[in-house]
Amino acid sequence: MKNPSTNQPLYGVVLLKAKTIMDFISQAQFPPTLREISAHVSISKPTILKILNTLEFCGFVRREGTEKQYYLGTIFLEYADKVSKTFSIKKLAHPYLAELRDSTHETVNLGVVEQNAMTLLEKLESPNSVKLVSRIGGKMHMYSSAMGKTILANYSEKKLADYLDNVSLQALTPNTITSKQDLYRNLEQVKKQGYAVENAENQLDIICVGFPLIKSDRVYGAFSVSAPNYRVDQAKLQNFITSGQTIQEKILQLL
Amino acid sequence: MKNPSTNQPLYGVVLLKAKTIMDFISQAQFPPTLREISAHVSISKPTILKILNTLEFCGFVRREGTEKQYYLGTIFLEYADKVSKTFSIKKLAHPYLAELRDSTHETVNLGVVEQNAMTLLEKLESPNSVKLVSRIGGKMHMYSSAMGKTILANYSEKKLADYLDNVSLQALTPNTITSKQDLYRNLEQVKKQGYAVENAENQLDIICVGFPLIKSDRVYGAFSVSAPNYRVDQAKLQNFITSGQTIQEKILQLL
DNA sequence: GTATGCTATTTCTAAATAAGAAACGAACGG
DNA sequence: CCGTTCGTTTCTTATTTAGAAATAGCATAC
Repeated sequence: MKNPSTNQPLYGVVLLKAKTIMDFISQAQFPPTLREISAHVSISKPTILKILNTLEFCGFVRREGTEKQYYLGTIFLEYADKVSKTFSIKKLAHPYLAELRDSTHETVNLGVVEQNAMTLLEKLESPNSVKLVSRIGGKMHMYSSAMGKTILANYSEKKLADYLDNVSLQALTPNTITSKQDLYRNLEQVKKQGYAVENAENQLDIICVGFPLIKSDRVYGAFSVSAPNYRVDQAKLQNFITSGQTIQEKILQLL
Repeated sequence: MKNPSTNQPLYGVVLLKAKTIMDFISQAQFPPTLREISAHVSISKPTILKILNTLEFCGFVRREGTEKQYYLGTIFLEYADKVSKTFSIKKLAHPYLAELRDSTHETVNLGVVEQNAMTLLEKLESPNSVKLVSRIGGKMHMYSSAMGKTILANYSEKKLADYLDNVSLQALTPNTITSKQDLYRNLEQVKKQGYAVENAENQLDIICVGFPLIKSDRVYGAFSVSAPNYRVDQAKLQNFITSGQTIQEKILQLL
């Protein structure tokens, strides 16, 4: 088997198969049986079974009851807890982000940069806010998200050029910025303002205001307030901005 | 390689090695390098490297910067999010548990039963509470934890006997109940009261009051309030009980 | 009670993969 | 410029895996 990106032989074929199986389990509507897994991934049933046995032994999956359905194991909660803790910004910023959620009554997000993508570390939903589709651990493009743009705006010229060389500006919505020139211009404004407004560039009908968490050139991440754009008027947007800036200052003081 | 419990051949040797490596990364004080991993797990360096490459390709680990340190990947956040969602009780109970944390000013826990163990799904810490050592995803014995005992107390006679046949009542603290007879007697009281008081039976100096979340014979899990016992007097304990019962009723109504 | 159909599990052997010693390379420091 | 320290690659043997086919387990129907 080959690694598609390096085209070198890739060791650990069983690992790749195990991941395929776990991914299937994780995105299945209902906990699948061996038969169902076998019907959807192109690996033979005996092999799947043997891998599942080992995964169960490791705690990565569990099988429930007489129907032999497979679930992802709670060991992932442990690992995730550890991962979260490697991003100290999460714990530190949490009370302030909760404050921001309460004052705006909208969803507040915290993200970190990983492999040129914004990864959602935490999402604080306001009780009365419509649920957004974003998921913890989910990834967003830097160029299309408010959080990402605040980071890009603070990149050095060289780093930004590097980023742009390795990404293609795909349109996710009609509003996505897809030209480098437009993006450059937008980022300049973001840098000047200190925050980024993203008007349904990443997800239809969702407006988002992002603030960078950067101090002494160290990039800790970014946070944002997001809401369905039909209920965000100019006054509300201004409220997001000023509330966000206040919170940003408080967090930066602690870094 | 053999499965120690069934003594049958175990397929997926690479998986086991991968887990060993990830476990090492997850519990290391600082993100380890290849050399450090190699020094602590008994697998040769080239093999570890090859497994790490594949793990990185899968997103299970990431390597940072020039120092080539390994971290667990954010993919675990995604998996954990999925795992959490399979336990609908978490989302549903959350606001009430937060209320309980705020009214008691102590740590509130939510657990589910998995493989005859209580698994900690969520922990809501009060700002001023001493940090307890429990971790999300961590497992506790049913017989020694307040949450576990509320579940056991509601098991059928046969199911309880089954459980007791497969567990050995190891002492975790001087207070752990280690005799079946004492446990039976204690569970009877728990059943009568509707809640379980656990006085440092699971962890030294920590007192805990647990409440079952069971409706129409379906076991959803349990929650508890826990605190260092030096600051829990009779009045405070009574407060835990009455506050907990109120919250329990509210949650049960929604199930 | 026993056929019937379905799914999980075991067996078995050619074919693919993994393991680790050794060699190599890159980065650093004196 | 040499020595040291890691990370990486190479290479060959020994081990592991894949999946077809057989089997077992377990319902439900006849």
